[in-house]
Amino acid sequence: MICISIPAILFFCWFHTMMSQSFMKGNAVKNASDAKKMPVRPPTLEDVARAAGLSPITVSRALNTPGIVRPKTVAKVKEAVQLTGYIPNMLAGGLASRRSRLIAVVVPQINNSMFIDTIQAITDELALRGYHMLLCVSGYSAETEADIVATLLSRRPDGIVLTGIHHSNELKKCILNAAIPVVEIWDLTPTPLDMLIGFSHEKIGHAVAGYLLQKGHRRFGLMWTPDQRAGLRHKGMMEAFERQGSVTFQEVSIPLPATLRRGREGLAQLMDSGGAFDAIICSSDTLAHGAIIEAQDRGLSVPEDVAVVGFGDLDFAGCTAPSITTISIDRGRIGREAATLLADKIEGLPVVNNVVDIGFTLIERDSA
Amino acid sequence: MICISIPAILFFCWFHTMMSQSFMKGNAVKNASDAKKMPVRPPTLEDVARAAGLSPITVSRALNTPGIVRPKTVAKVKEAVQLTGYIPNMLAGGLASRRSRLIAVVVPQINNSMFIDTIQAITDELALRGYHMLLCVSGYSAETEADIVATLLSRRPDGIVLTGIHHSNELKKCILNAAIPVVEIWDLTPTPLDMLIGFSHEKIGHAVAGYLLQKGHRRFGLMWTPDQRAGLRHKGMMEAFERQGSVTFQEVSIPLPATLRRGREGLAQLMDSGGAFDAIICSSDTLAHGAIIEAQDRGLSVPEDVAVVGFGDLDFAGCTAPSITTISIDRGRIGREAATLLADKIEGLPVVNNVVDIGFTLIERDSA
DNA sequence: TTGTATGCGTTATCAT
DNA sequence: ATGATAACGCATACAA
Repeated sequence: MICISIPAILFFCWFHTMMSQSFMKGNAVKNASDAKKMPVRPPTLEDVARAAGLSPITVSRALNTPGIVRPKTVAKVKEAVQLTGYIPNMLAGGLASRRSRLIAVVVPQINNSMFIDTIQAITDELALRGYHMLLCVSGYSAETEADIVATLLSRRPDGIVLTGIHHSNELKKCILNAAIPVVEIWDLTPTPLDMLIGFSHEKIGHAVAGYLLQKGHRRFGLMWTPDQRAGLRHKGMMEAFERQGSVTFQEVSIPLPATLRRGREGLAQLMDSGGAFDAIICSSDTLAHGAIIEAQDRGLSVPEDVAVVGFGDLDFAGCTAPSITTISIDRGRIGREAATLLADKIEGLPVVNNVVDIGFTLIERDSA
Repeated sequence: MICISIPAILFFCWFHTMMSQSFMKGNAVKNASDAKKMPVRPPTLEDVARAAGLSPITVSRALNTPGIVRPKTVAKVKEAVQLTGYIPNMLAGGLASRRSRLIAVVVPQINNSMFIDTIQAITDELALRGYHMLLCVSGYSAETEADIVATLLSRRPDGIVLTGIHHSNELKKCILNAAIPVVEIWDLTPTPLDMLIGFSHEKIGHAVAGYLLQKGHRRFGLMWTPDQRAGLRHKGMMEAFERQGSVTFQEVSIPLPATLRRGREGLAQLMDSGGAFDAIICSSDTLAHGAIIEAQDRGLSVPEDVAVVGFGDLDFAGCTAPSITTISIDRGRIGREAATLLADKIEGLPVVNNVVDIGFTLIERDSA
């Protein structure tokens, strides 16, 4: 109740106040026409202090650490805040306290629906903790990522979330020098920059290959995007294939972003090459869905004529016909834990596990 | 070349510098073990100035407005920046200049893929202009939107992007008092808060209804989400229906977020109610896709037995079987223009059209 | 073209 | 529990 109502209180009265009287030093309304325009300077802590008959620092404390201020004083401050319509200036606050309450988040893409849930979870969790998110999209190039992080650091974020574990040396240097907590997400390594919350793409490749091999499939078609992490899943698969032996496979490379259309085209390409396939393995559910549609359009039935496996367990995966066998990752959890890890570390709370493997689940559905 | 290389130059050398020598006032490396730790204070403009033998303000100018500084001086500054590993502090800069170069963006959802392209376009365009994006998700409640904007304003953004045109009075007051440019997006009104870039949902409703009526359809099933803008499209349709007369329709309300599963369930609900339908109209492509899948699963063929129309022209709409007849909106353009409008206004450039109707296109495909 | 003085709005530190 | 003073790092305004 209090938390929710503070903003309301904060902003409710300034407009009226401005129209009728002024608490502002050097900011008096000069005449009617000036009064009609917007005030030159929004109210500051000092204005609130004057209205409350207190010192600015007491007002600051009443707002930030009400516990160490006499309740009566806090009440007076709240009243003055209402009266003046005070809005804190976090630029000034951040400068003085060296705490921006800003978290920078860098993801390779946002329009491929893979990272969205994670981003959403990050903002949600951060909002709860009183932080805001600065979101940047880096593409899949380590260079642009470094450039982006460089400009991002000028905001003096209290922490940063990076997607993946492969960064340019330049970027690593920046981060190290900035001396802020980092969470790498969506991948696993024994040597994170700082903290990490992710899962093993190689193991996923293994698991998918193992599942299909155990079902008796031997002739595979691969539809694969060229990003780092898809490459790791690929590697895991290849290892499983080699261990098995007598496996044939053929691949098509799908440019990013992976769309349904490209899934259809990918399968068309595989089929038109004349190969015969027991199963099609796709580096994302979107591609898998496209493959299924294209297969059906060609009169093939899935999984009888050809099995299809995806990755991601996107929201549609369980509802297509046939539903898609895929790998599920708790994408929301990645975001929540990343945000929690950062906020905890920033606030000096103990961080027990700085590397978290959230694992994955193979969801067996109808398509394979 | 220069733009791209500046961050690289900025950050390249600080680490080495810190290990070997110090330009920092009161920040000298005391001993080997201290040197191993991170420096207490990152280099400031003053440190760069000292390294370059110039005054801080000259360094500031060389960095921000190199045009008004002698090229030789600029070179000296760049060198000093490299040497010190200087990273500007935009909290301080924003405080002093009253320009944060921050744009706040508030959207109702990010995981429904409708707003993602717009958000992506906003960040891209803003990055080009030297701004960063502060992204917040408000849900579909005007109250939480107001609360979010309130906390957002404490960052002193130079501008703000709001989704939709229906905001609480409290929020309007906040924005008015903050006296910053606002762009409302994804809707149309003759009375925007400030600037606006969107399209008419009512006209879309009209267009969809007209299209189906002209095809001879009279018995409609509606699958609709309860958000404001969907409501406007609904209203437009109803008007067209009434004008036509002799139209029957039945609706199911779909809770947000609209998923494929809910599309399937929605159609199931309509069908199980015993009604007969010429066409199913959905408030999003995702629902339409779900409806198509469910219809096919029930042995109905689309569009022969029942036509289906969606909204949004999401990337999959053209690739499903059958492909989805829908309304296309240039979502990326909304973002680009919103960002451009804001940046222009912030920078004092002339803004000719503060209300832009980007229109829409009915994409006739196979499903209807 | 470069420099000096000052202020931006807040919090840390030390005092009372 | 409250206050005084001094940063925080930069840019504006004006001077040279």
